[in-house]
Amino acid sequence: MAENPYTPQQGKLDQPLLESQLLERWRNLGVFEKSLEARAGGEPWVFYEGPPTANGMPGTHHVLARVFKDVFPRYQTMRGRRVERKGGWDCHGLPVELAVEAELGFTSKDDIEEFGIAEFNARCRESVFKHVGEWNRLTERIGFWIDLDDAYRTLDASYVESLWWAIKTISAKGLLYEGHKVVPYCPRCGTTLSSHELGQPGAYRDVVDTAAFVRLPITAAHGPLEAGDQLVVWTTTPWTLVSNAAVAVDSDLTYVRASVGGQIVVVAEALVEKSLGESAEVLSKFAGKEIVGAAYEPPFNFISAADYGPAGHTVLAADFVTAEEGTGLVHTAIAFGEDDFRLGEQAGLAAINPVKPDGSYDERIGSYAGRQVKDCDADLIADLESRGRLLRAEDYEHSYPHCWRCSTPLLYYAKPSWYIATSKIRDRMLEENATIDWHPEHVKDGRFGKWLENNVDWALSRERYWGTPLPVWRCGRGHTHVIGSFDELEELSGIRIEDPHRPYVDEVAFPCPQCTDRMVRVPEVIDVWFDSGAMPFAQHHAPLENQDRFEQRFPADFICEALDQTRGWFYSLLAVSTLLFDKASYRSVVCLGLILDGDGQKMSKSKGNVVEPWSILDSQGADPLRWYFLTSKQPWDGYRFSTDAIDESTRRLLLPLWNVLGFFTLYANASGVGPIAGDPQPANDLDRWILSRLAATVTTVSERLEAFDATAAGREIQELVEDLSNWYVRRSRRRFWDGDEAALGVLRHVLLTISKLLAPFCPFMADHIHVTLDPEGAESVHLCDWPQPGTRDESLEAAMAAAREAVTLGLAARGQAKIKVRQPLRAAVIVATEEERAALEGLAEVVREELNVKELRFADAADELAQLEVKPNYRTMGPTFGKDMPLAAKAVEALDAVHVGDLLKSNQPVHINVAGREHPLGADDLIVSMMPLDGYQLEREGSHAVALELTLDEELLLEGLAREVVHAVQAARRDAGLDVEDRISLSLDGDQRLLEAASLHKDYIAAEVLATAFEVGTAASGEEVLVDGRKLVVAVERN
RNA sequence: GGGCGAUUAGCUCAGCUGGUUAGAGCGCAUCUCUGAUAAGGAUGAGGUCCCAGGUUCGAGUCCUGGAUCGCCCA
Repeated sequence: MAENPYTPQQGKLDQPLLESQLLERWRNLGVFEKSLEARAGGEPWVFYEGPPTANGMPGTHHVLARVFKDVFPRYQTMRGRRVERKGGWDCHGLPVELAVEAELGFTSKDDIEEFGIAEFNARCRESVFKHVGEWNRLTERIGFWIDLDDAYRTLDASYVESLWWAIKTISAKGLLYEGHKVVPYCPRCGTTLSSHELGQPGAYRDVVDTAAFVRLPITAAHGPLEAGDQLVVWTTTPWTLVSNAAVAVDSDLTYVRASVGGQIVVVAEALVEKSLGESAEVLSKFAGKEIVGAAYEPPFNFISAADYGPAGHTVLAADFVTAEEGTGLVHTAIAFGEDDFRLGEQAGLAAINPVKPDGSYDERIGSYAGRQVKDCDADLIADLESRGRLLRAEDYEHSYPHCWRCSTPLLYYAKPSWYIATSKIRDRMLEENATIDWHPEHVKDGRFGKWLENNVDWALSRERYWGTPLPVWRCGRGHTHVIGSFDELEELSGIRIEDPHRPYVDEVAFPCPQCTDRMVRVPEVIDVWFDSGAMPFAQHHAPLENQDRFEQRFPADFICEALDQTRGWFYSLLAVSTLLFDKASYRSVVCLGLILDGDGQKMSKSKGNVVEPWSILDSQGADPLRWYFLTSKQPWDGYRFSTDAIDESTRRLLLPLWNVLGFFTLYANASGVGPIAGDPQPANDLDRWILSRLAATVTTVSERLEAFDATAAGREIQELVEDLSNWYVRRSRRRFWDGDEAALGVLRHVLLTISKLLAPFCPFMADHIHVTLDPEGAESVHLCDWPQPGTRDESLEAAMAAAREAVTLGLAARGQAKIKVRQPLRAAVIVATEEERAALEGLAEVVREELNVKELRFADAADELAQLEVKPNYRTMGPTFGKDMPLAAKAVEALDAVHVGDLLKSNQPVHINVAGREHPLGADDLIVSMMPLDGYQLEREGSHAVALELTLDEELLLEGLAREVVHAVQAARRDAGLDVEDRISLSLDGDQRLLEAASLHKDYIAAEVLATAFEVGTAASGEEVLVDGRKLVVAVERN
């Protein structure tokens, strides 16, 4: 007998401790590296890491993303694929600048310029990796296997050079241009605000502005309009009226000419009362499209119609006009609104902006020149009124964006900016999107698809400091040259650039290739989303080097990020690769939802409900957290996060596994049965059943993981563990006590296979099981191959399901009768059809033992316990009978069940008459079942029932008492601190009836409690206990 | 204002292409087993499947409208 073939399980499960031991083991053995080396020759399966910014602390939502980024690569690795996992860091951008500004107490760009760009950017460079140590520590702790030593960094010169190549390539395709864009702008700080900054708390505030209804007389009859009719427009920003360029209407909306106070005005029909009051008299109605093209007099004459172009001061059709507010006619000032600007571009209107960067009017606005625009609202309105051009002015409360730093109301303002003409590749992006496998599916055509359909050109440039410099040089005559590499820059300038960031790159100048004027770089940096979108090639410094390495790893098989990346990384990846390679850069994407607290509230620092990952990892462990994220729900639906929910991972999955493993090692060691080579050798139906369940689970888990469905895959594993723990082990205990090699072999095989299935989900527990059970095998479960499904026996699975249901019903019946399971009963009577009966008979032993009955009997049609019943199968009969289905159902129920049973048994069709026609029905169309008769004490569920024979005779009673004695002796053994395999000498004394039972079942008791010597009626000393109300003295002595 | 999603037991979630007694876990109550023992098991209570229409022989499931919540956009 070998001494402890397996390391004994130690006490209670301490998940964090277990994990720390395995982390050390993986580190020492280099398991991650080995898992990659072992697949070096495998077919690549490509994962792209969406780079996080390491200038903030990692939170629970980062753990979520990293868990999902881990599970599928681990699975594919076990499938034999080569899954490299290169880490990455997003280093540039406004969040980094803002953090540094806050640190330095800066409030504007002037502060930065004064401080010096070189020093400022040096601070940014430091700041961006402020918490990288923390990120690395957390990443390792949660078991996310990724190569952080060789991570790409978007600030590296090589990375930036690849970006320059990309921009030059895009430019060469004619897709890079300089244009105008309307942006929220703070006139005090002289700075454009990003959408990120508009999202800052306090940015939107409720303010009261003046809303003006302005009259714009038509200059010449047009369609239903006559000269002198007045268009009425409505605006909450009177200061923009000076640059009114056009009036927008909705083509299909109904407008009216209405008479008010003797004048004829035009508004949308739906808004007549709201804008004109009840006295207005409608003269005629027409669609918006009928007045498109009509010319009108502008509210002010500072800028002429001709300056705007042919469509200046005319009515235009637009898609953004609504009949919710105002008049349904929208004042359009090209430079001061997103919609306005887009309309201007479509209609070919010049983007005239008479407002200077400091927020004052320029010289074109006559007497108002030099004044802050917002301050002119009242005067402008008075001016309109004096000329009879104001219909009405009123206070209007709305939320309006302000600068989050200085509280100045922002202006929407057209500024020059560099663009990529993504709208020209919109259709290609849509086509490529169609090839992407989205999880969840609805994002493809929903959020993401809609976003693509409404694609506008990518505003690439930022007037900032810490970012990839836009590689555009320009000379005094306006020629531009895009630089695509450091070599090219050196060739032209003679300077080899070391750090391509500002301000150094700004100092590099060269003669214009066209006119020899001095060329200097434009001041802008590029949007950080372009940085990360270019990671497929830039991470390898392709194509400037490693082009083959890039090509072998493009596109990605899998990416995964939170849903807020739809317009972020998911888009920039697709846009960049479509621009450059005319191809999507990822095949599958898994989206993750938001993490809310247990009450469904968003986690925020101010609410104090943020759950910090370390507290969970330290107290509960990484596996429970991973399992919670992976299996509790579909990840994109978001989480209601609570520590209780994580405990459930432990209670339902990890603890049962730990217990079963402990159970196995205990008895395998006790009997000295070590690992047995080869396939498991099932010795009975329970063995065959659990192996069949295992096979089914392997198949399903593989399928679901292939489909990126960790949730369903995990739940499948969960069910198998429950079956194993609550049924297989429970029903096989005696064999383990006896050291049954077949049982030990099967259990070991099942546990080892589960450890492989579980490895991608809970890498710690999985490896613990593996290392414990296969000490001579692979160093880690993570170096193992994914299991192949064994053969299934579905009829056995069905039979076992029936047996378990019979047990459930039998136990319920015992509960009703209030008779303990320890008390044997004569018989259980099971109501079942012939088929079920055949299945159950093979498993009678299992059911008998579990119910503790001497005999299993079956009721059949002849039995008084039940009768046959025949019901229609709606699923098969429904399509055939359609409307007549209720009649058909009645006809079926009227059939004689016994007769139907006989016919079907001999494969003959059953006929029913419906609506005067005969219809043959086959076995599939009819459900024949046993229905228990009323009036019996039994438990039933659906068509199944189990009745217990409750009469207790002397024999049964004594046997019951014998089992009580066993129970008492076992308790005494435990109290004496004996090991499970210790042999004892046992003496009993006390109540005569108990002793009678003990004597009668002496051999049984001795075997149960491992007594080698057993005396009845002679216990001198010993523990006195009460058994079933009777006194028993138990003396136990270890041999 | 627009788009997308969600709404099933007290809580967290399943429910496949429509098929006739809607499931699981937790919690609660009652009971129970024990050679996995600070674990395990059973039973029970608990549901107008958000509401209203519609399609259908039949709707938690499909369609329309509405409500509430969330995310994104304006």
